[in-house]
Amino acid sequence: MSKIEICEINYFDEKKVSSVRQKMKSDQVIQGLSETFKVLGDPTRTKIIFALSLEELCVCDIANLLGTSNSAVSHQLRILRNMELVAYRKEGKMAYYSLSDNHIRNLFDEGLRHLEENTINP
Amino acid sequence: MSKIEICEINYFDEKKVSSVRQKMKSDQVIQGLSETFKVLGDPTRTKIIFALSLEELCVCDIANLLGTSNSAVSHQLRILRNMELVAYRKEGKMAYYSLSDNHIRNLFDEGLRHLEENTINP
DNA sequence: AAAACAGTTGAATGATTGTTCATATGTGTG
DNA sequence: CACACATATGAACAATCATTCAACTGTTTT
Repeated sequence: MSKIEICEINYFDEKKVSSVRQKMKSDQVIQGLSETFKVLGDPTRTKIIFALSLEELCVCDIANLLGTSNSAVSHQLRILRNMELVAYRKEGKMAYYSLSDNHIRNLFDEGLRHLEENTINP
Repeated sequence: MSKIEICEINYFDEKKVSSVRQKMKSDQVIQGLSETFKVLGDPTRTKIIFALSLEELCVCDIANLLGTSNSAVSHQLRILRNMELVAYRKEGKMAYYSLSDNHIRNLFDEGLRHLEENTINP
């Protein structure tokens, strides 16, 4: 009963854990997935994405819609652009933004459905 | 041509903007949605959610799986619990965690599909 | 009762992040 | 060309956040 021989790591269900470990996504995938969610996880960007899911809009439109500065919107759009969640086309001075694909729309709708089902009643 | 009379706000497409504004979700919904995404937008929590989508696991299992401390996992689980993304049952000393509903699984799968389609090739 | 253990939690710390301000780029207009 | 304008961007600041460490439950075992 010497203390030294007691296993120093905590016990755990080796079978279950190794089963999950086998199926675990690669760090690269996990990273990409969490970054995508993170980008959607800011109210300003959430609003931008929702707005762009309805209409193609320029920076100015979005800023007016959200009641924030052009600069703030532009910064957020850059983040969305970098993640390839939005696309844009330039027309003279203006830059018109839209969703880059429909996956985002689906992701968004699924999120809304989750929310609606869990937020029952006032 | 007096400068004073120039409109001080930037021009924008009033028709498009007001159309979107009408359809815009309430701040409450936007907030809930972005919080849900934010919670999923951390690699540790992303891994936890993915693991729990496969198996019911205790804190210890998850910590071993992720190679992090019990404390870190417990902190993250509290956040997930508060957002009602995970449920748990106590059995003696152990706390077994699982996903609280299938929406999260769907959301997650949709995110994976988005990622897989956009990450073509090395 | 005491020791071992799974889990939780509060405080502290280092890192990340969203906005603002100032400035820069590029386009159209007089 | 010079000016107004739409957008982009770098630096800075406050706020938020994930992890660590230490202390604390509550449970099981001896």
